Amino acid sequence: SVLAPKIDELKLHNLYYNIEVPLIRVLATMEEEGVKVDADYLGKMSREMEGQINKITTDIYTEAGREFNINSTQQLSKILFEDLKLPTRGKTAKKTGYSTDVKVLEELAEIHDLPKLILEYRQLSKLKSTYIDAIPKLINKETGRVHTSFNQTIAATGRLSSTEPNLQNIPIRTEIGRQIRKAFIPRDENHLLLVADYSQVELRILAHITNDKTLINAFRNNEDIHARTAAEVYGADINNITPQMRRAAKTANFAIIYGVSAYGLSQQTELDLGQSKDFIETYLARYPGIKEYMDDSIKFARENGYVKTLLNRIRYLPEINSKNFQVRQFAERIAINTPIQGTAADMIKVAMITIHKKMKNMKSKMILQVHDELVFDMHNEESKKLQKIVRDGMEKAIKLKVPVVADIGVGPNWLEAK
DNA sequence: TCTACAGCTA
DNA sequence: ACGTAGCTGTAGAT
Ligand SMILES: Nc1ccn([C@H]2C[C@H](O)[C@@H](COP(=O)(O)OP(=O)(O)OP(=O)(O)O)O2)c(=O)n1
Ligand SMILES: [Mg+2]
Ligand SMILES: [Mn+2]
Repeated sequence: SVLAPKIDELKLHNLYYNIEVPLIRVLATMEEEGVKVDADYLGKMSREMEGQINKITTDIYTEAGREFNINSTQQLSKILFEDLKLPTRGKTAKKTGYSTDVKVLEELAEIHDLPKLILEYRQLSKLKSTYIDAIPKLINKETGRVHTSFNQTIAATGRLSSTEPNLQNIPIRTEIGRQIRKAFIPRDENHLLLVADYSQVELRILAHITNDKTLINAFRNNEDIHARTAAEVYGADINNITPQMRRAAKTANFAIIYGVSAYGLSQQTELDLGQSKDFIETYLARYPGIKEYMDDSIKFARENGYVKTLLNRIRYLPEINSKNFQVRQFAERIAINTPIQGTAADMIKVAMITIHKKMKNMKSKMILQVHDELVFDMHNEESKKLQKIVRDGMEKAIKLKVPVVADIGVGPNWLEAK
């Protein structure tokens, strides 16, 4: 074929023929299988939220002094910054105007009642329009199930993506979000959902690739780095970390290892600029292998024009030598991130192929992938057997210098299984 | 139909 | 100038 010489030259044979090609059929099966969604439950939620949104809308008009399209950032900007003369914060990305995003509104909420109402409105309308109302429309008439597309050739790192609907960004963070997740359910009363999610996956891969001794030891001692960072940021005991704290710390951990600036960290945490600078410095000093890896990966990209994952997935980075500072720095962060995120993608793809093969004669079905998570429609009588297949498949997909761990849960819906 | 903004997820 | 990887809904311009 026309691909053969290239595959040969770039040593892509294993990745292509043993992973990407076999994965095609796994994904096709998952898409065809689909997932059951409780449309009646979402319909009820929709009607409740409609009422709440209408109520907030009235309050917003009162506070604003007039009616306007709340969904319009332009119109909202005029109300806030011209009519009410509230102080502006940042400009928007393409600097067409003043930002009205959640960070800005949260600050303004301290000096006026309107921003708080806008925030409530935004939360409800986002969840209603994107999930509660949109997903039931995509229930297939013949199967009664929702069939996403898993796209294999979109994400530059080797991750999958999911469209129509995107089932890789179903809410989980807020209470209403969690109620939405409950709408994803097993096929019938003989089934439950089984969810398996890699523990701290990209940090473990980072430990392997960087060879950082402190990080490797931490994982060999079964430590939770996300919880540790939470304890440090919040000055709390590591045994008293709430899910919200761990979630914020997770964001901070990945931000740091993927090259966040002190300014950036100060924007996304409670830390001020000085504290953020200290925190990053302390972090990289504790794990010296990480800083070395960052420099090495950038150097490799400069010299070779590409970076690669553990299974030799290649991403070209022509902009790594750009004379434009901003363009070059962006490429440098990609050089740091892609080998890690891409290796995690390699790992779960191997797991999916292995697991799918072993499930050939079972009633349970693999139905969703969410980057480092697999969801199964599990027949009740296969619980023990499936659990073993999934755990082994995920934890043994690629052997690392540190333990690879999958957290597994079972439940009557996606929320309670996770 | 396209871009900008905003916000959801890993 | 400012962690990376995605997708989608709405406004507003074309
Ligand atoms: N803000 C985020 C969240 C996640 N990820 C990447 C790195 C994670 O390792 C991976 C999987 O996301 P999870 O939410 O499953 O996070 P972890 O696997 O790291 O932690 P946990 O042990 O909670 O599953 O996605 C990221 O780059 N940035
Ligand atoms: Mg996950
Ligand atoms: Mn995980």
